[in-house]
Amino acid sequence: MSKLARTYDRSRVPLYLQVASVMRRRIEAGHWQPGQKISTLEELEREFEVARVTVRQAIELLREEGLLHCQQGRGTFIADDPPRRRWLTLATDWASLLEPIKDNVPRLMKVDDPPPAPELGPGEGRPAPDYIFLRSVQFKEDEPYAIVNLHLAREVYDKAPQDFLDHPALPVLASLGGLRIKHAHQTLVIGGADPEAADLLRIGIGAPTAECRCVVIDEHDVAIYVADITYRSDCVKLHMNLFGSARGKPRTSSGPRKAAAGEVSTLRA
Amino acid sequence: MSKLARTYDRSRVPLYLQVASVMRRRIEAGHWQPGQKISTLEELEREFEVARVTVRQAIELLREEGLLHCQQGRGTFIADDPPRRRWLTLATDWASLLEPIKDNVPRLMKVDDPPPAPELGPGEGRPAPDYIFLRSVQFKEDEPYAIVNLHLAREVYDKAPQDFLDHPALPVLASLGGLRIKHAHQTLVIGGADPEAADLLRIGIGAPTAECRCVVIDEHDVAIYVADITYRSDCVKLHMNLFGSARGKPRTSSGPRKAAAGEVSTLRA
DNA sequence: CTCAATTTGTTCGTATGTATG
DNA sequence: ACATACATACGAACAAATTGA
Repeated sequence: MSKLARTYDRSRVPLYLQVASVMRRRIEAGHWQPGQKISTLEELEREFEVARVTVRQAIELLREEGLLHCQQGRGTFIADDPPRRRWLTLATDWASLLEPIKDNVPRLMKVDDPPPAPELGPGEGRPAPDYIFLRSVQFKEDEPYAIVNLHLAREVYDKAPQDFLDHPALPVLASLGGLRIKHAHQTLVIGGADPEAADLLRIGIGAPTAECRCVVIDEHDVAIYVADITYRSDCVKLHMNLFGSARGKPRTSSGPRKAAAGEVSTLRA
Repeated sequence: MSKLARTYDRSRVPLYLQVASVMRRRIEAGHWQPGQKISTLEELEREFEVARVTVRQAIELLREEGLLHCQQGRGTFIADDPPRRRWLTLATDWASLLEPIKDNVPRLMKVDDPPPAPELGPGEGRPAPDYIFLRSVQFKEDEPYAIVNLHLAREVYDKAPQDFLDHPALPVLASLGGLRIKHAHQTLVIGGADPEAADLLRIGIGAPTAECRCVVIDEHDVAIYVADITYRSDCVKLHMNLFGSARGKPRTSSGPRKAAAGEVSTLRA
């Protein structure tokens, strides 16, 4: 058994999907350039060590995604304008976290069974006396890219209730007077979509996601903002400045600077 | 067709794998506690809307992973000590980036076709006159968790060649005298393992990975350190301090504070 | 101890999907 | 396009272990 075959074997995902994901990656990484003719079926069979039909299944999948087109007698070509990844740049500092989302309009969702209070881990402060729970889906060009589950301290929400329903909470929070923020942090892990997240984000169950937890703590050590955010993995990019002045900053073309208008449906807190 | 069935359908991954990934997530998120009896097969069939055999296939998979054990007549139980994720905390600032890796011993790999120079994007500085290329795999308790592809400016490498072979490059770089670092940054995106990465990290082809690019730029605007690092997605956690003093820091139990000793094999630069 | 209820384990037949040559 | 083999998924029935009445 070849080494490649053993590597295929480590995943129980169908072979043609594995081949497709390698090819998809090559296109997205730019190893295969737009308009370029890719290897012939025969070369691909040899490279991936699979049957011709299996390569064709993979190609068919990518063709449906608009990444390839085939022409009998000529070959298989990368699309001239393969659908681009819209990288949503996640920030690692307070200022650049607020900037790209401040004009965004979340679509609030009805919540049937709102959890009464957030579960706070060590370093996440003390619980506030009362929270309201907001759930929203973030859209960019009618494509969902994140689900936000937010516990917001009631006393904070009451300062500007309508603003918190119409705008992303973090910029509203930052603009509130008479509120001292002592600390804010965010953690990120890579997870997989559960059925509900998969449904809302229009991805497959188990498809990779970026799971963020963002906590804001006030001067009294109370967690006033506790958000669990699930992003589609294919539209997030994280930029960290490690040392020195900010440069190599995210390009202005990416990130949802202008948000699509969203419908606001019923809300229960 | 039910909503759930449509969500299943969005992924062409076998159904039992999708069910398994949802169950695995519940265990890892703590929704199902160690030792606890989970729902009966019949309840699971109804919940996931799949046949009994399909639930059993998913359960069998998780049993092999050591997350579950079953007992005829009694039920199915979460393992008392389910294998834990060892979160490797990635840093978002210079100091905490160096701390956890400084004692690590990378296993250097032979490189057959070293790329002559890194491809530098905008904001990544000017290329150095010459680079050496190092590839290594990082291990923790004999489990690989990352692949490092590093372009290091030759003039920097020459200051302490042996140190760069025996230790992670970044701490060595930081300890060098007569070198002024002007800027350093890192970006992270979520990707999928190509066959080579899958082989080295012992994961499936297409399995999610964290792809980091770390660039260090000196006082002359020259990129002296350009690393592409691929982490297994299941062992990284990112902690970002957004505002205020550092707190809620990663627990000391996680992260590879003490590195496993690694063999150093042949190296070609 | 036996009985019944519960729950996992096994097997059949059938249909469809995946993969090869 | 065809023949072949194996994996996936379904529903249903039956077997075997455990529990408590």
